[in-house]
Amino acid sequence: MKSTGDPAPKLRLLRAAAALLAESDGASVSTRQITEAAKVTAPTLYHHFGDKEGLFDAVVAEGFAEYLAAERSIPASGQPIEDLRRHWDNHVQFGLDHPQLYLVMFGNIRPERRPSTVATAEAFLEEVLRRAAAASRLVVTPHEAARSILAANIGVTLMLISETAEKRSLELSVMTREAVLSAVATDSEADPVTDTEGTPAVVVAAIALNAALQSSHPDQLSGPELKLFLEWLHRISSRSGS
Amino acid sequence: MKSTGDPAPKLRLLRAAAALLAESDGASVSTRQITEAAKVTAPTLYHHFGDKEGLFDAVVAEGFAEYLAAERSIPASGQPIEDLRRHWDNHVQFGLDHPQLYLVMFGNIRPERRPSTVATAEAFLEEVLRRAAAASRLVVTPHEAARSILAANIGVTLMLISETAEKRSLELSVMTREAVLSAVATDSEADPVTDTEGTPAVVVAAIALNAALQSSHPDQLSGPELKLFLEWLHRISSRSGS
DNA sequence: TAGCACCTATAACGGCGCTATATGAAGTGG
DNA sequence: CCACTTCATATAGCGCCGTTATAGGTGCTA
Repeated sequence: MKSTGDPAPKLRLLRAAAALLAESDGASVSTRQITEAAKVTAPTLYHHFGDKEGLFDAVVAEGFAEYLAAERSIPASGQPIEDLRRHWDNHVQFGLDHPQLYLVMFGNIRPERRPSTVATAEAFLEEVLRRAAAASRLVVTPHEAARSILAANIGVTLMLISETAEKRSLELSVMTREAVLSAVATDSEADPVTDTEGTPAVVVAAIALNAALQSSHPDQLSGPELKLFLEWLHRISSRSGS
Repeated sequence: MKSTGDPAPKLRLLRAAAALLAESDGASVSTRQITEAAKVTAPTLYHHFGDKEGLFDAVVAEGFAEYLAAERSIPASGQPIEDLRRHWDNHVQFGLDHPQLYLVMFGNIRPERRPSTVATAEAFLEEVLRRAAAASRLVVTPHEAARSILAANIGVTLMLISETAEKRSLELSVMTREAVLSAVATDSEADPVTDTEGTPAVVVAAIALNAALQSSHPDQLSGPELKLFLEWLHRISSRSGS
């Protein structure tokens, strides 16, 4: 066996491909760029990966492993719905951290290349949802819930990726997340305010109020008052500190 | 002027490109295939479209025009929410009818190529939502609602496209549609809090935020700030009856 | 008829994914 | 120490791709 671990060129190819993919803003990366960056000649690439697609499959597999590791690192707190929120946010964050990789993983979807990524993510999410179902929090089957949540999660992430970093606002994510979750599960008991430090209910309410104020300006507040009020509202809704 | 309408080669190129794109299951289409199918030589393509990308842009523009025409053909019934459902379903249907075109239009998203498609679709949807807002059915701004709905709509459509036709089930679409819609709008007048005139959404949101703030104080606002904020919040929610 | 846009074709360039073939390095049995 | 096998890397090149410099044809205007 090859117990003497020194697969330098293969690893260099993987790293080079991943780096070039991450840098190239959507443009395609050529095998010549990759082999040159890895200081290797063409046949080496094909010896190890068979194909350009094989190489990128390996890159995607690595990224997907990282994604799954992050997902698995989210512990099962006692509150399944809160767990779902964290998984959603983690998904979005991964997409924003590795946009190019994410596009290959979730945006490119060719009919049957899919299983390795979307299907696995779906299965994992379904597992989390089974815990929610066990806590009698689900209104639909875990399978259906997983598909709906994942679809919306991907849609939101793709939209956020396609926006420039400055215009990007996570309100879209929070809002859509709560929409899908509340349709799929009953959120805890009647008391909407959470007991954890995350306090998403406050954020959601603030966002809703802010949105409502956009379309109808109340006459109870003067102009300057309203301006300051909106600023504070935005401060509240833009992510609770630590 | 070119009043003698006979732009045969340009049209043939467009048609050939569209046909080949629709047939090719995700695989890339070469200019040589296209020019051969259009019975034209290479320079003709570049004379008319400048670029391979320019040609596909034209194809996408045609498909997008068809999409928008279908969207516009949906009349404004008296019920804005029902209209939104129809627009959602039309979006999904277009994606399933022209999967390859749809992937280019909504799945490929390179940072700045986007405007011509997603942004326009978003603007159109926002317009429909403005009608809902005028009927006091919206809980958030039309802009935010449009983004959320469109993101979920795209996510669902991409997921459906990536599935084989037999496993495909529209339950996913209906379920997610209702989830997003019910989070963004109040369906009909079932909600007793909403009276059709005035600005109830603001009041409702203000009350909700106030309730949430009672149990968890955010650290983004200082003590005095929070005090004033709450006072204003109270002023907004206690608006005297019309 | 000459000139002038416009449109199309011939032929080729450089870059791409990929590979037939050869060379080196490392371990094994005689 | 030497064949011999096995794996890993390199040389050189094939055919396809997107693209273009150049030239030829076509029909209108003067």
